[in-house]
Amino acid sequence: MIAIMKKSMARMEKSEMKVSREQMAENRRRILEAASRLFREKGFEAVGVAEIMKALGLTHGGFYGHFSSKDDLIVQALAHAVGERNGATLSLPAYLEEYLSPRHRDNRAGGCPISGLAADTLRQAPEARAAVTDGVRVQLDWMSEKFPEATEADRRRRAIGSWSAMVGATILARVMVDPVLSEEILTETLAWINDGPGQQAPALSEPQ
Amino acid sequence: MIAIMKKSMARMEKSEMKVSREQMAENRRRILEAASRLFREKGFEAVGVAEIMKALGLTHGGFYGHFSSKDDLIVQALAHAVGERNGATLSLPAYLEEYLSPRHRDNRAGGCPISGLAADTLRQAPEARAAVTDGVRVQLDWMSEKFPEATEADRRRRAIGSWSAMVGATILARVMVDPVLSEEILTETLAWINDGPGQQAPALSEPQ
DNA sequence: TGTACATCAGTGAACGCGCGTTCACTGATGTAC
DNA sequence: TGTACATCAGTGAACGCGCGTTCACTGATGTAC
Repeated sequence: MIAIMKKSMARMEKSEMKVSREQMAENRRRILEAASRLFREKGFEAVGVAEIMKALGLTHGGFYGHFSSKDDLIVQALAHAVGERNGATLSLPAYLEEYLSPRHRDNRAGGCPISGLAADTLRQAPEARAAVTDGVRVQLDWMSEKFPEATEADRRRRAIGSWSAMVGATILARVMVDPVLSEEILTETLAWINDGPGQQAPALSEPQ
Repeated sequence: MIAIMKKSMARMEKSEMKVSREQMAENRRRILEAASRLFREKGFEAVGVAEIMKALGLTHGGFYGHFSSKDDLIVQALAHAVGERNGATLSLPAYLEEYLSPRHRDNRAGGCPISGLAADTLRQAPEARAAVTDGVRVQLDWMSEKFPEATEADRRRRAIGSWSAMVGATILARVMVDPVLSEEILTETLAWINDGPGQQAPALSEPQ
């Protein structure tokens, strides 16, 4: 017990040349965590390996003991972030409201990795895109279960439409320089998802 | 007339040290055009000044006669691309169908600059974000006019919800490694925008 | 209209910087006795 | 349990490369006479 406590204190010390194996495993987890947050905040390109390691109080050289390259880290960090599914414990209405809130819009580092990193992932390796694909699949399955429509097809359609709107609204609300327009996008998208285009809404005539 | 033709032929020749003023103005336009396409295709960071100039058959040094920096170009190219509004001549249903088609998904270089560059613009200068903000404003005003709802508020709500969904669906469909899921996102988002959550759909209970 | 000259758009070598990656080294860990 | 030694996680200097930017130079443009 005392031995374990000593080990976990080790990384607090100034000169840290070697750490225990469990400490190394935790360091790997902390790299993933820091990378995941920094990537969401600044994008893959704008975050350097040295910056990530510095966030843990380590130096860049040790990075390659954990990952074979920065691209490797990107894939692992994406899978890690996407796998967390942090909002899945909320009810669907509460989740929608939280997702389309100014709080989530302003919390890029801690927010949904899909809306935060999907566009960046476009230009990454297929493994990275696969991690996002899996995340989207899980998300759509979860939302499809929760919507109240009678048929599976209707629930899934609403889940896909709503999820697309949530991702799009979050990205747009984050880019807008006009805070009024930014909030309007969040509020009206939420209302649209909840109520639909309106009961009295005439359906659009089909194209052609 | 002949003189003008000679001038416009000048850039075909091997050694091109100086060109006419009108040729220079056209070169500037061509830089904006090439940059706009390349940025949409690869993102701001992945496209170099030299690559853009090479696309016109010019060398990188001349770039700074047209723009003060790459960041300056990014702002100008965004404003240029966003200002084009290429689909505004279509009817709304035709526009929605085109936007949410595999063709548009696969045509990043020539596609909508907002879905293609909004996420990238997040980390750019406020002037760049302002260009996207203007584009979104114009887009929402246009769509709000075209939807058939009775009240302005209902039309605008549907425009914002639909536009968010279009942007999100395009980004998601482009990232997916699974082509079936990718097309499903496009198709179901289009159906949801056109028909709404379904006439028989129960509204979600309000959060809390 | 023709000629001489100043202007200046574009060229391409060079610079500086940041970043991903490598590697010889360090010293705590953890094992063999 | 205590000691000697091999292992190996992390250090930090160094390397290479790409990219944004600069600048002395070139030679066609376009103007003055």
